[in-house]
Amino acid sequence: MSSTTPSTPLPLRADARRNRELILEAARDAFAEGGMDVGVEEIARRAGVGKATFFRRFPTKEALVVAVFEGFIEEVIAAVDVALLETECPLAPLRAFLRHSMESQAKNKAFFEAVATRFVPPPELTDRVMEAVERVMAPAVAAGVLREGIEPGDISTATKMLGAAIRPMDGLLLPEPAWDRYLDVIIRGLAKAEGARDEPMHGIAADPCTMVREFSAKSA
Amino acid sequence: MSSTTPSTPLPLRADARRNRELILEAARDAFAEGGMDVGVEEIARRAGVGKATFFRRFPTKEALVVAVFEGFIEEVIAAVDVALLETECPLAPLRAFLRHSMESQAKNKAFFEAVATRFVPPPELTDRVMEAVERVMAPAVAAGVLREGIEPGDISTATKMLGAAIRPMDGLLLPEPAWDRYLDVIIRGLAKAEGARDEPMHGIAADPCTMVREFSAKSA
DNA sequence: GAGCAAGCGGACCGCTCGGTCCGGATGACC
DNA sequence: GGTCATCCGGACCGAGCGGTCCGCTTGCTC
Repeated sequence: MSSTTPSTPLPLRADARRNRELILEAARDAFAEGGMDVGVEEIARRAGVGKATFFRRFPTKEALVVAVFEGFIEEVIAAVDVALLETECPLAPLRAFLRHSMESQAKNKAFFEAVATRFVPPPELTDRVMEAVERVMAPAVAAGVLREGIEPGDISTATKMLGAAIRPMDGLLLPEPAWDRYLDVIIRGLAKAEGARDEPMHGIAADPCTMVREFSAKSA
Repeated sequence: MSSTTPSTPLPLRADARRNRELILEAARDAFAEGGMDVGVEEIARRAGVGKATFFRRFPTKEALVVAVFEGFIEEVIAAVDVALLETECPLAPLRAFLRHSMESQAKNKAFFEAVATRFVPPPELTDRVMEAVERVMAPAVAAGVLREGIEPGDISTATKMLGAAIRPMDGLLLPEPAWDRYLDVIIRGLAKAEGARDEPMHGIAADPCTMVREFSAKSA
């Protein structure tokens, strides 16, 4: 009932806005190196800012994590657009997309963690990612080179599997030349066998994405 | 220089020995449900024992974790022996082994965590597991149905990938009917294509197992 | 069954980490 | 350039966890 508009958060002062950016940037770096368990104090220190300033800009650490992860979503979508430029075979975009996912997960520990386990994204973001994944697998679907029954959720699962392959243990990262071995395994597993008749991936409707949606609905 | 033998740890009293067993059992249950981040207090409570008793039986929480994980190693090796009873096709033992690994990772969150990330096992245990994996893939190798260049370390990586597939998010578990979709993808990716010539998995020597060995050597 | 080492539980300690408070500084607007 | 709301940093708080201490109990040995 207050007459001051509660819907307008009133703009930040210049220094505050700058600090917010510094914190975000520092957090991206820190998360990329150490995963999202890096402490708030460490992030504030990197940003050259006090801990209290951190909490003035982000109400909670979780809010920062969400902000960083939203950036990951954009990154994934951008990767689709790049991957779709690959045209020499119908599987090329999908392959390029999965390859890019491996690179992101290798470079960025937090990205890997986001793909692998934690972070229940809000449903509208999940939708955007799934729509992007559909686009990137569309050429392969249209050409009929994928096994029947493969859905966007399976591609999402494939990124998780590839992440697991290149980060076999906590501090370890598989060297890049070996990545394509596993990418090959996945692509071949998803593709129709070359010469012959092929069993479909009989589609039991339990892809992680719909599960995640039900999960977040339940927690809400 | 003491004349009392330091090498004989002198046997535990009956109640102490019983409590040690109770704690181990409680820990196995608690870890299976909640992963290895379950607190010491919770484990002691489940065992019907005080926290101090816990630390008298196990010098540190880590020691308990190691004890539980050594049990996992035995479980894996036993799974190989069972899997080798499958004989209807040369890939059957390998497939049964991977399938069993999925079941263990589904039933036991700590097992999944052990496979996925944490826990650097002592080298002699790693050796035993790798030897077991070699046995379980031997029929497929002998029959020439695996792509060239596939090594035991790749099978270990496959278990990680399958674990990632069935545990897509922190609290979620893919329902069992959907597991075989992903097992199929992996098996098909590892196997030679049916009709035709087949590119080898050109063996870039960077399997996780040797990496782990170097890793533990470095930390020691 | 007496004596005593070994064992027991629960209170306690110290550290880490997310989050808050308060006295001093500073950028925006007149 | 004066004024004041906004912002700042570092000290502080509380919860949770691994690990320890101390006064009481209990199972072996003779």
